[in-house]
Amino acid sequence: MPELPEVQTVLNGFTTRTGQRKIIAITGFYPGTLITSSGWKDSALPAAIARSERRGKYMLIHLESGYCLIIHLRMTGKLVYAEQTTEELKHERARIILEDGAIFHFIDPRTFGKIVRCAAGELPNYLPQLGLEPFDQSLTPEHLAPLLARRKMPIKNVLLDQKVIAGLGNIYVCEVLYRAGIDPERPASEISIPELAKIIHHTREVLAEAIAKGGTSISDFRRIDDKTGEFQEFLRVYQQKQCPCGHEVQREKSAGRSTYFCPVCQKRAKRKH
DNA sequence: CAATGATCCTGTCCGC
DNA sequence: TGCGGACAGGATCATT
Repeated sequence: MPELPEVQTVLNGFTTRTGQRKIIAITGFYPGTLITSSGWKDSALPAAIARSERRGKYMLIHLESGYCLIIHLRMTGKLVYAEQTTEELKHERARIILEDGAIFHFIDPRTFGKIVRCAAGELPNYLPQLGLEPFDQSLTPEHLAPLLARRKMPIKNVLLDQKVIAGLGNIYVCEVLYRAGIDPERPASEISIPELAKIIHHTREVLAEAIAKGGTSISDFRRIDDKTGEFQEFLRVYQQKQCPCGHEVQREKSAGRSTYFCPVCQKRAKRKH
């Protein structure tokens, strides 16, 4: 399940591997995976990468020709690099081909991932509204407070909303709330300013650690060299039996997703029902 | 505007 | 051994 650290890891691998080589073609194998905007022209390729960036869980590849690729791995997407062109791989939904025949396979069993190719000016049409980046210095408790003021949903669910903070997914939200010592079921509007400060602090801390470890390989996340990340060894509650303090980790469902938390460290209040 | 539920998909795992 | 069903879940869309 690629979240911000996994996307950053893949993007780093993609740009490093590509280097100065031009992209000469992009091929789609599965209807719906490769999306071509009306502004995309054949003259967009070949082109080298001018700049690449990550926005939330989206990879943005700016081409020197003035066009742009948006890559979203969703849940099971992978980019796998190969020196030579080969026949279509299992679950290969698209591929990006470089000028000397090297390719990136876009492997995505569940087919939710997308590659959009568009003119640079069309980017806003294909990128959804996203909240601030976790490492953006403008992200402060005072910034978040009004966004949560009328949200009665559990803080955990609101943090998964990409319009609030961009890039968090189920794994890291669980880890952040554990480190912050906050019960994931607490209504978002009731989280205090000091608690928001803790959330922001631990969000940056967890994400930075995970990026340094090459991401988390739960199920099928792989780096571009098809190696696993290592942050799964450092998870404190997600899919864990016990938290680092030795308390039993509980699992519950919230809005269809598994939440892992420690009822002791995250001070679960007794509630009816 | 907020919240909810359905939807998109297939590999994996569990119980019988 | 095989089968049905639950589960995994990011983002979007329709509905209340």
